[in-house]
Amino acid sequence: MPELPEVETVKNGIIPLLEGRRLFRVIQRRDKLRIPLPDNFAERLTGRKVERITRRAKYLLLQLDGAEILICHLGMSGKMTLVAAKDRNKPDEFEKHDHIILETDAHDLVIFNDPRRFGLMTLCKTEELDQHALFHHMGPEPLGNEFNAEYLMGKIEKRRSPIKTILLDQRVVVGLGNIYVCEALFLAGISPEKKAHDLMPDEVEKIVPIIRNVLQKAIAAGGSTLKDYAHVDGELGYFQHEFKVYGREGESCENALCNHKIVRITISNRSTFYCPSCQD
DNA sequence: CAAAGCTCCTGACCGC
DNA sequence: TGCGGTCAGGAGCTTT
Repeated sequence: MPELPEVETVKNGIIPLLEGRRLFRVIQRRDKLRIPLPDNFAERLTGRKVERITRRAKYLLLQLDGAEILICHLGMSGKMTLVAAKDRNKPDEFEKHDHIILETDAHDLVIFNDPRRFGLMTLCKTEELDQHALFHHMGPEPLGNEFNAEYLMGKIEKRRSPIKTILLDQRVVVGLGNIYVCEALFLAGISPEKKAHDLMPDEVEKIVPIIRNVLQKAIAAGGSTLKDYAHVDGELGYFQHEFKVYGREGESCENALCNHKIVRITISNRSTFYCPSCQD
């Protein structure tokens, strides 16, 4: 999916349509996604006001009136499609994997589509969010102050797993997925296979701002793709972006003076791309 | 054959 | 040696 920057972009894309609006109609076309949808899900959402939309980790949080939160996760293949009221077909036509459709009181549509159904939607009382099973063991946000070199050192100094695996662990830090971990490790010159406890203090110091930077640049890139939806009509989800190593197996390393090729290996069952010369 | 995420299971290991 | 807790690695969910 959608890692943190993509979720942030989806958030920014749906805010203009949803924030401050009431849900006029909700269509639920399946019983369950990754987990079962709540009982009477559509009925419970209908008529509710969406007060504010935020993001925590890779989750979208729609604060509803009545002190309840609609939790959304896009999984690996989830996306949101926006259809402006004026662009709707006479009878609405939905795609095979359009699972949940939100229609606002302005009659715009936000369609949640997810072929693999690794995504989810559920409801939670606002005050119970932090204790919710999906949230209670989450680590800090990578863009917040709590995520710093001292914190990260404490998390990795006793871990024998590859640093890549540790950075993918949402208990250590949230929001990073396979792509941005590969990118950050390349930019830091650290091999994804390096054991976490073998990182030097200067490497830990270095990778924190690199992680922040790679995410912030991707968020900015997502923001510019949003301009394509100025007329409120389009798909929000994974967006293609310039990657230095991800998906570039066999291509030349981007670093000047390096004439090596990007290699693909598998770490914890996930494809991992890196430059064997620049990262060690 | 691979895929952007996440959870669950098993077996190994650790300290008391 | 036994016990509970933590850690590491792998399978699996599902569709295109």
